[in-house]
Formats: sequence, C-alpha cells, structure tokens
Amino acid sequence: MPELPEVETTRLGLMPHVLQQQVQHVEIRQPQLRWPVSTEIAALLPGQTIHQLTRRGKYLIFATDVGYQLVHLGMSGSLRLVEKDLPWRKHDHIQWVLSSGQALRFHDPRRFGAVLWTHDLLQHPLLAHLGPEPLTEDFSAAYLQQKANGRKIPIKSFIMNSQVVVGVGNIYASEALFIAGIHPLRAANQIDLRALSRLVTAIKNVLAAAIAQGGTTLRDFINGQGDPGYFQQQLRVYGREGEACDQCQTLLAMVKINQRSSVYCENCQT
DNA sequence: AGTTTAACCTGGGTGC
DNA sequence: TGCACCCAGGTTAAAC
Repeated sequence: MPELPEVETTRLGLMPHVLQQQVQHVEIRQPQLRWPVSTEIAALLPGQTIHQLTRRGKYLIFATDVGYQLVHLGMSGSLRLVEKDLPWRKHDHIQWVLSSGQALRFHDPRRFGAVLWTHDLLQHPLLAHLGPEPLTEDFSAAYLQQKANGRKIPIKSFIMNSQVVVGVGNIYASEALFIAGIHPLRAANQIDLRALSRLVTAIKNVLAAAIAQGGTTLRDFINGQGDPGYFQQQLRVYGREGEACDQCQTLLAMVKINQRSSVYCENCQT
C-alpha cells in the first residue's frame, strides 16, 4: 500500500504514542508474512523501552537497548494504535501492548509486509544497499546522472529501484514523471542533466506535498490513528487512464512497465 | 552485470 | 449466485 509518504505519515502519527513507552507484551497470531516474523520480537522486546522511531526508505525502525525492530508495510500493511482489549480484526497479525494501556496492531491482508529484528542496522541485508533518501541533498541530478550511466532500463523502473533512490513507488513515480515532462519508457541513460534535474525536483516536491497531505489513500491506507490521507485529490495521472490531461486535454495513456500500470500523457511527456 | 519475470498473498471488481 | 479472471500502493530471487 504505502510509499514513502504513507510510511512517514504512519511514523509521525505513531511517534507521540510509542516513544518512551515500555513494551509489556507481544502477541503474534500470524507469523507468516513476507518472511517469517522474527522470533526475537516476542522474546526480546517485552520489558524494553522504545527510544526512537525512525525511517529508512519504507522501513520503520523501532530502536531499543537490545536491538532494532524493522517493520515494512508491503502493499497492504498498516500500523494502528488501539485500546489493548479492542477485538482483533481479520488480518490483524501482531499486537504490541504498551505501558500506556494502548496497543500497536499490525494489519496486513496480503501479508507482503515484514516484521524483522536486527542488532546492526548498517549490516542488515535489506538496508545495506539502499540508495539515498529522496528528500536529502544526496539525491541530486548529478547523482542520478552518474547512477544512470550504462543503464538502458525505462526511467520509471530506474527511479522505482530502491538501490537508486528509496521511497518512490508506482504512484509517485508516475506523478513525478508527468510533472517533469518525461516519458516513463525513456531509457535512463538517454535523459540529459536538465531533465534529470526537473525529475529530482518533481520527486522531492511530490513526496513532500504528499507527506503534508497525510499521504494518499486509494483503498484503505490509514495513519496510526486510523485516519485517511488526502493526496489522492491531487493526483495528475495515477489512476486516470483515459481521462483528459490537466495540461493539454489529450486523453491519458497507459503502458505496463514491469507489470505495473504506468499512466502518462503522450503529448506532455517526451 | 544488467534486465526481465515470477513469486509471495488476499480481496475487490467485472464479465459471463 | 457462482465462478473465472484481472487488478492492486512492494520487493526479492531466479531466470534470461
């Protein structure tokens, strides 16, 4: 479900309620997610205090004195705070009971999410090779140009690769390419620095705007309090195949790139 | 090495 | 109603 803005919205919503809380109990009802839920979650977390809640790409990182819990929401996952005695919903898989009396629940119908444990963030295989955060200065046109050297894959695939830059999924890749006026199938190494510069700016702006709106809710994305996001009202191309382009009224086209729908304007994106 | 494809799952919508 | 089929916000690992 969630791309970077939805994960960041979740993080910001949860932070005031989980920081400095002690984990009293962990219950795992369904351990079969993308990978089996790490057994350390139940064995080591009780009694520990959550000192920090940070994010790397789309991974949420809960820091304690004895290690780090990584949570990835996959395609359909969400984390929500509830009163600990609230009945479990279908597809609620894990609960962390906090000293406040509230509980954090992990809900994920498709079970593409992950809940893992590590003692060393830098060494963890899922985090070690991630590209820069898009909202930092490390993510620049010069960086993208260097990284695109020799890469003939479509630019959309390129910016969705987390080794190139983290956090850009199908929605925001489509939106940023429209804003930058770049055709999603253009080869990554055939795009000049000026266009790459527009693309970098578009990615930063669209992600920042989506975070400011509380993310995009297409089906059932909710933040830590159970509220939806509002950015879907500003989507320019995603989910609008066949509708008129905002800029030129041409009907928006769709092409599949790596099995993912890619909506774009044949007139505005070259 | 770079690129493409299949796979992990469930649920909602569509068409017959 | 039922069933077959397609689609969905992600990412890895295997296959070209």
